[in-house]
Amino acid sequence: MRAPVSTSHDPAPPNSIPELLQRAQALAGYNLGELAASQQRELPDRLTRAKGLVGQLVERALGANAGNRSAPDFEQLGVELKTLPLGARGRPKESTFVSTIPLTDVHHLEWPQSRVCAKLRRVLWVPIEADPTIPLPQRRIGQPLPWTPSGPQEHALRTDWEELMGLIACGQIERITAHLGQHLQIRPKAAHSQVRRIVQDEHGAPHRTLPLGFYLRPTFTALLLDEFGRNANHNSWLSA
DNA sequence: TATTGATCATGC
DNA sequence: GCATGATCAATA
Repeated sequence: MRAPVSTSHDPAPPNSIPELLQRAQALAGYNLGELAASQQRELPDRLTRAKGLVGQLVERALGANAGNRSAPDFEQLGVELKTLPLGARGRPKESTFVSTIPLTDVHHLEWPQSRVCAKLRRVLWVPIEADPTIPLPQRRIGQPLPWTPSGPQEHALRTDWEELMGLIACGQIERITAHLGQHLQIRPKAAHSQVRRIVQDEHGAPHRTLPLGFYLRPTFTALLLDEFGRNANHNSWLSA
């Protein structure tokens, strides 16, 4: 008989990065059935109508408290939590949502002040088995990956961001597709395709457009997994 | 079958 | 409606 995930249903936010890492590491090896049971939650048969459930279970288990406010999941620590679904071959199965596209002040907005840069400054990736042949309750949680972009990684992300934001600043938002961007891409982020938001076009005139968001391609997060696997100390936040 | 475009739940 | 959390599913 295995020990339960935790008897603390709603832990307070961690007070330090080591404490957050310790909690996340303690979760590794448990499956989603055990995680849900520790929070008195039922798992649905599939995620079709509960797409964010896994992320929310992990948030709650670790003491994330940002809710749906526009703040890092662990506000005091400046850490963003992201679950990373892994397919049968252990590679990321889906892209990762990063942020919405800013609607105002698109001109003279620079990378260091951007939402994407802020969100990705410190990320705790929590891999989760997502092979569809594994029943949801049996899918296991993996070892967490604390990540901060390396110099080359940040440069590559910045290049994509500048290209994409350049198009938006020039009023080309309707021409953007998910094909653009090597690592960062822009895709719809809305309840449905009929949603429209008012934005300012390049002349400052109001314009209705489908809400879009920045996403990291699975090929990018796969590189993070590779790099982490090669890194002996396994901690990009605490290493000197 | 990988990828893009569309969609689903929840809270305020 | 808009922010959070993401995965679904049609199509290239």
